[in-house]
Amino acid sequence: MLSQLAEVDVRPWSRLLRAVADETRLRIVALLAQGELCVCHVEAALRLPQPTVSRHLGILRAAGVVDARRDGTWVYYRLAPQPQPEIQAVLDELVRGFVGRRGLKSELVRIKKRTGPGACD
Amino acid sequence: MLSQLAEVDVRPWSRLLRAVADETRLRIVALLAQGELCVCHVEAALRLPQPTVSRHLGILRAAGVVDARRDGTWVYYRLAPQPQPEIQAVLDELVRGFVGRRGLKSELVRIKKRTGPGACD
DNA sequence: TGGCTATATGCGGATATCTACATATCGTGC
DNA sequence: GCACGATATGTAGATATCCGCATATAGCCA
Repeated sequence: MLSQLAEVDVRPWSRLLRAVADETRLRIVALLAQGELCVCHVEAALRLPQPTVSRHLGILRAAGVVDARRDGTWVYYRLAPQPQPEIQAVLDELVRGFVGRRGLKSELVRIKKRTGPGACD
Repeated sequence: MLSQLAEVDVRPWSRLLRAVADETRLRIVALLAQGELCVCHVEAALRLPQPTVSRHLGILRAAGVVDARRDGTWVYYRLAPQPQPEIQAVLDELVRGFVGRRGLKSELVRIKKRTGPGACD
């Protein structure tokens, strides 16, 4: 009989962790932990070229870490609820380390006033 | 003034996450979540060649995920306490999803009886 | 329809990662 | 010191990942 250990299915965890292991994507998660954002906001916040941001968001979405919602020309991304509670818990703890960071939220408010939908309201 | 968002230091998280994002290393973490093990036990549990196991353990150690303790010719590995509480919390949640798995602990007991130090006691 | 903005994708090169094999190191006991 | 078992490391090939640039798609508005 083969070891049951070899059968432990770590793939759902691996899928999440590989997605968020990248520094850029971690910063994106930190941003989305503050709330929903559209691509241009992430772009402005991280000061990265648009295709780079779009690609990282695509990777996060493919891994089920974020959901996307289109509103006109803009696409809003947000952290996605995880189907497995144990994985949700990992993501929650990760996010908990990011939210409440000094300046993060206020900086986002500034960016939203300057860039993308809702700017110049 | 540059965005503070670009300054958020995600590297400690990235260090942990890159280390555990690999499936083999996740299985190792799942094993060590049950308690301290020596290399040969991990090797037997995962049915992987010794250099492969050693290398993955080395990566986990370099990332600070595990600690090593030598006892004669054997080297015991265990999950390492994390200096940053937020990171410890992430690791804790990850481990919580692994411990208590049916068959995991009993399988390890069997392996320990068969292989490595303490075998044939 | 045509032009404009926001977003996504194709593609190339550079870099990192994983694995397997061989070999080196370390510790023990004779 | 020598042999042996346990563990670590050097190396090379295959594969995956990341980035920048160019370009394609999608939706809005005139």
